This record gives sequence, C-alpha cells and structure tokens, in this order.
Amino acid sequence: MRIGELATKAGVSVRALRYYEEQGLLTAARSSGGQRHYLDDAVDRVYLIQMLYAAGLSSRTILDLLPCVDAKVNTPQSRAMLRAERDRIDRQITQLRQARKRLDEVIALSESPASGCTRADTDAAVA
Amino acid sequence: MRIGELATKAGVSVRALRYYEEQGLLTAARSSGGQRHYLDDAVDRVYLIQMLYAAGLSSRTILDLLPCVDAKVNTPQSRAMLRAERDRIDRQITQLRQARKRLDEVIALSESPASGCTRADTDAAVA
DNA sequence: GTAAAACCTGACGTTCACGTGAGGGAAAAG
DNA sequence: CTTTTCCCTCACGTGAACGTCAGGTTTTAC
Repeated sequence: MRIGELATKAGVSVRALRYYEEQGLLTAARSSGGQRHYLDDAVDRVYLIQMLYAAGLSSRTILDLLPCVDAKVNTPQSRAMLRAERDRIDRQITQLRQARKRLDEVIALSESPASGCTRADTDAAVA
Repeated sequence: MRIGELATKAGVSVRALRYYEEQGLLTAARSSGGQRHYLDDAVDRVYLIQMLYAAGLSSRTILDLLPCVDAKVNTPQSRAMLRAERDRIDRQITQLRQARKRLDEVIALSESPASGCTRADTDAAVA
C-alpha cells in the first residue's frame, strides 16, 4: 500500500508517517518512481509507535526500543533500557493517579451541597 | 520568601516561577524595589501546578481549574470542566497501562531463556 | 560604603512532533 | 493521451514550557 492508505488505516497524517521514517522508526520500500510502499503489518507498527509516543517516549527512545520489540536485539543493556522505560511509565501512572485523586477531591467538594457553592449551581442547573 | 528560595523549596527553576506568574497561575506581592515576595503556601501551590502539568494539562486549562480548586468558583460549567479533565486523565492512564503491558510482554520475552536471545545474555551477564 | 548575591525586565533560543504550503513528478482513471 | 489524484522533497511555521544571555537594579554581607 502507499502512504495515503497507510495514513488512513493507521489514523495518522501522511506527514507523521514521513516523520517516523525520518526518525528511523518506519521503513518503506520505494517504487521506481520513488514512492513509498508499505506492507500490511506497517499498520500495526504505526499503532505501536503511536502507543509509545502516547506513553511519553521520545523518538529517540522509541528508536532504541523498537529493535528489542522486534526481538532483534537482546542484550543486558537493552533489557535494562526496557525496564527503565517501564518504570518510567509506572511513575507516570502514579503521578497521574495523584492528579486524578486531587481532581476527584475538588469535584467531590464542588458537588456536595456544603461549603462555598457560588449558588450558580442550584439556580442555573435547571434553567 | 523571595523567588530563589521558593524555587529551591519547590524544586523548580526561577524562570519557571516567573513563567507561572506570566500565565496567571501564581501571584506575588512586590517589595518597594519590585522584587517578588511569596507566602509559605506558595510552595504547595507550585507543587499543585507541577502536578497538573505532569498530568498533561496546559497552562490555560490549569488557569481555568485553579479557581475551582480554591473553591472560589463553582458553577455547572466549572464542574463539567473538572469532570472532563478527570476523564481525560483516566483515558491517559488507560493508554499508559496499555503501553506498560506491551513493554512487559517484550521484557518477559527478552528475559525468558526461550526465543531468539542474542546470547549476549548468559555470556556477559556474569562478566 | 562597597562589593557580592540575588533579583528585575525584555527578548531571543530550544526541543518535539508534527502542520502547511511551494513547486514539481508518478500513478490510476477516463 | 490527458486529467485528476496522489506522491515527492525541501523548508519554514507552530505551540508549549521553559533555558539563557544582556544590561541594569535591589538586597544582603562584610
């Protein structure tokens, strides 16, 4: 498939795919005319990349991790890196939970009929 | 306390504190000479700001939320905003869990003596 | 009273993951 | 064969959260 189709299937922009290639995260065969051609499994690869981006990893880190995911590299260093990133994600989840908890407290307060309700509540809620 | 002390206590840079003020997230009294002076509770306020930044909120969103946290604003809109942000954090946690799971799978594979270990494992692990 | 810290206001620089044209070929459709 | 449609490579723009340097003032220490 060509880049437009992959972009649609993977739910990202064409520009993003070119960027991934530029970062070494995604490779493509080229037609005689220079156009990129991808195999079907490129869709999953893009999903994975997106997932790692969403987890807060940088292009560089993803670039280091992908060979491990592909099971092409498996050294003590690579395993340490994997664990380090997993731990980073764990810490990030912990932070998010804290923030969530904090917001929940505020929400609970704001929804209880106690404390300083600006009374815009009971008034405007029906109107 | 002055800005340097607050920066140290809160574990952020002086520049960051000035930036927070610029964004309306943090206010300070001024000395006759124009220097910022903070109360002790500013430390907690900075912690909170950092927590919300870490949760992926933008300055603008934090600016909108802070009055709610301070219980100074409590309208149907503000409560909806709080819930929206909490839900966003929930979705982000879900994504992080997925990424973590994926990494865990890779780690499990790389640490099991099966599959394509590059053998750098059993060799160099002792050396 | 003077020198060293610490602070002030601009204002430009940085990084990241792309967005967005510009100008020009390649490929599928008629 | 021509017309769309898709694709190509530069290459500059963007937004967010600061970093950093310049040039000057205020506070603190001796």
